[in-house]
Amino acid sequence: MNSTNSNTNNHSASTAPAVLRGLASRGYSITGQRRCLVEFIVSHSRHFTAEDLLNDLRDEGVKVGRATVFRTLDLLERTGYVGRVRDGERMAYTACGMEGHHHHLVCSSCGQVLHLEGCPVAGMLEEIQSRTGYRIQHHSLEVAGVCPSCQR
Amino acid sequence: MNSTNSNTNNHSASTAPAVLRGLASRGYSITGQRRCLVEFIVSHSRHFTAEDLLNDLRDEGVKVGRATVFRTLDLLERTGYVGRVRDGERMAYTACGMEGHHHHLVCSSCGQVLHLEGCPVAGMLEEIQSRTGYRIQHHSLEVAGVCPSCQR
DNA sequence: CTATATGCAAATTCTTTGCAAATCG
DNA sequence: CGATTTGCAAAGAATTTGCATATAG
Repeated sequence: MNSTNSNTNNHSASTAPAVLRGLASRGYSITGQRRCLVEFIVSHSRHFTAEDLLNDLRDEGVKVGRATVFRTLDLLERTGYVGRVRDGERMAYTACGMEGHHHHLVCSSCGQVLHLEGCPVAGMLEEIQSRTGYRIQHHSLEVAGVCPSCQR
Repeated sequence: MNSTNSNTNNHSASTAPAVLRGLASRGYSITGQRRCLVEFIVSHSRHFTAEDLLNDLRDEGVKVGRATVFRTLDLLERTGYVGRVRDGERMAYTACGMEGHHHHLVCSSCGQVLHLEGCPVAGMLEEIQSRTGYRIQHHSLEVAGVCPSCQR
C-alpha cells in the first residue's frame, strides 16, 4: 500500500538500516534477531501486538523467542523507534520514525496506521500551560477511523 | 457545572447520584457495591487502576471483591462514565462525565486529572477525513504534564 | 575473549470466568 | 419471588525474569 499524500504518510518513517545504525550508535549490538525484527516492523504499515510479531516472524522461518520479542520491542520503544497505540481492546505497537513528533490515524478494521505529520495541538498546549499552570511534558493524539479500502 | 475555571475543570463532571440514576435508567441494579464504587470514583480527581480502587475501598472498610471492581469498571466504561488513560506504563481509569467529548490533562507525578473541555482537533479531523478518505470514528488526546503543586 | 543478547520455562501480574450464595426491585 | 449481582477461587492472558548457552564486536 503506497500513498503519495501531501502531509500524510503510511511508510515507516525510517528504513531498517537507519534504525539499526541508530541502535548501534547507542551501543546496542546488532544481532540477527534484532535485524529481522526491525526489518519486519518497518516494512509493515499495520500495527501489531507482540504475539503477532512473534507468530509472523516464526511463520517466515525466523528463529526467535518470545522473550526476545518483548525485550526488543521494549528497546525500540525506549529508543523511540516504535510507539504504542491503543485500538479498542488491543494495545498494539507501530513503527515510528525518528523524525520526531507525529500522530497516528489507525484503521479500526484492518489496523493500517497512517502517520500524520505536523501537530494540530501545539498551539493549544501553550495556552493550556499558561492557563492551568501545568508544565506540559508530552501528549498523544490517536485517531481511529475506517480506511478507504475497508469502507468497501 | 460549577467550575471556577473558564474551560477547564478538575471536578468530576457528574455527581454520584447522577451516575447512579443513569445506570438505573439503563436497567442496571443499584447495589451497595456499585454505589460505593461510583461515589469513590467521582470524588477522586486522580486516575487509578483497578487494584488501587480495590485497595482503597477495602481500606475504607467497603466489602467488595476484585471481580466486582473489574466488572463495574467495565460497566462504567461501556456506559461512558469512566474512561481509560495511559500514564507511562500504567493503564488507569478516570471518571468522565456524561457531557460527552472532552480530553484529559494528567499530572505525571501525582496522577491528578484535569478534564479539558472543548476539542482542539475537530477542525483538523474534518480536513484529514477529506484528504485521506478515512471515515473518522473517534479520537483521543492525552496530555501529560506536571501540575502546579507537584512542581514545588 | 568478554560483554551482551538469546531461548526456554517458570514466575508474575493482570484480568476474566463459572457457579453457588446474596441482594435488588 | 425471579432476575441480577456478588465473591471466591480457579482459569486464562500477557509480560517478565533467572540462568545457562550462543553470539557480536
